[in-house]
Amino acid sequence: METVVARLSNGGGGGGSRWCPTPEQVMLLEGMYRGGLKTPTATQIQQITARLSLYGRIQGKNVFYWFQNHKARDRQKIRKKLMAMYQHQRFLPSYNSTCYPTFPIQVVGAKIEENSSCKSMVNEWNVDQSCKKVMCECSFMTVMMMESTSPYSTRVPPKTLQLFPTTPAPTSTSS
Amino acid sequence: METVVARLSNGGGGGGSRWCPTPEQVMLLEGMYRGGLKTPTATQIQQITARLSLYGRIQGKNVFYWFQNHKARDRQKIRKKLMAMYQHQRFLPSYNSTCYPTFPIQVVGAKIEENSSCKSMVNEWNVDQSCKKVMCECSFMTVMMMESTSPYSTRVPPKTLQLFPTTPAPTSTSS
DNA sequence: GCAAATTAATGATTTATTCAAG
DNA sequence: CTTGAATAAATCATTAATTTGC
Repeated sequence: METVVARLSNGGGGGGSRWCPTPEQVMLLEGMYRGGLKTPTATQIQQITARLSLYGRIQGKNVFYWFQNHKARDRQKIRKKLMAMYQHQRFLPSYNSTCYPTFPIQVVGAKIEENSSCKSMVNEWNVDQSCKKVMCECSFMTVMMMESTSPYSTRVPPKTLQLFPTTPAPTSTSS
Repeated sequence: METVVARLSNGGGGGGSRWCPTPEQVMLLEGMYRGGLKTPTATQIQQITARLSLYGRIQGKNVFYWFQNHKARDRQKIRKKLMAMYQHQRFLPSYNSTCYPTFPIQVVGAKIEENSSCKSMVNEWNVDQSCKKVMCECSFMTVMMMESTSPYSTRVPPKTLQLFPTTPAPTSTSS
């Protein structure tokens, strides 16, 4: 496949929009992380950058960000598992609360139950048959939530662009 | 080439597993894309869906995915072409396990002062699309100051560069 | 011509990275 | 430093093209 080839897009110097680590870079970074290095100092970042630049274009900020996020997401995974256990405990007979603690939506990977709060949002998209298992996934959920609520967005430019610049009007248009 | 029957598989409500756009829908979507609409908002997706539903069964998520994929594959084509021109050097050396430590080394002492004059150093980064204004954070400065030279492998000294020397980091000399 | 087999396109998901606010 | 939101990259999965042998 083109997997390996695509990863070399940044290394080719074409001016890719963001750093795309090569497998070797990822291996080395993960090795260091597992070795105990969680928050490298500036000196360490410089040395790591110099070493990894042999395998592709890389900058110090990439190394810095990588460790920041890797550490953050490591904690996130633990949190998710704890949350999943807590969700599971809700259905135990000894725990009879019906209110959700702090999590407004379903966990990643959780199936949509018939009584789930996701159901209403899923219906906004007229999802009937293709709702297989993970409709409440993060990326998709963002769109669904924007759909059902007021679509204020911090990133989307507020320019009023025309939806249909060209209207071919195929055949049967009674509008 | 008679595929009319096949295209009607989802429009007729047969319950196809995935959306199969009609030629009219594709025409309209491509027209919008060429017109400059690359990342529609939720509201736009809703309107587009309503408009395109005249030509066949369609859902908001289909429109959302279409733009995501179309944009991504546009970039992919460009990347491949640029890469084809540039892919000539630098094969990846084999992985060597001596590159990273096997026990945690947390070098302390590479602290940095909250000096000012951030703006001049911001330019030392290849600030293109990211790192807009929060660059003047203390932690960032440590990385920024070390990124002054070219990050590409042409400058990297080929000598044996140990990532984590046993000697303490000499960055504390600034005090 | 035609279907099984294979390949190419592309819709749909998942994962990784960036951005920004707290 | 933490976290949520948004996006892009990578991947999976299914459909359409096409090849191939009959």
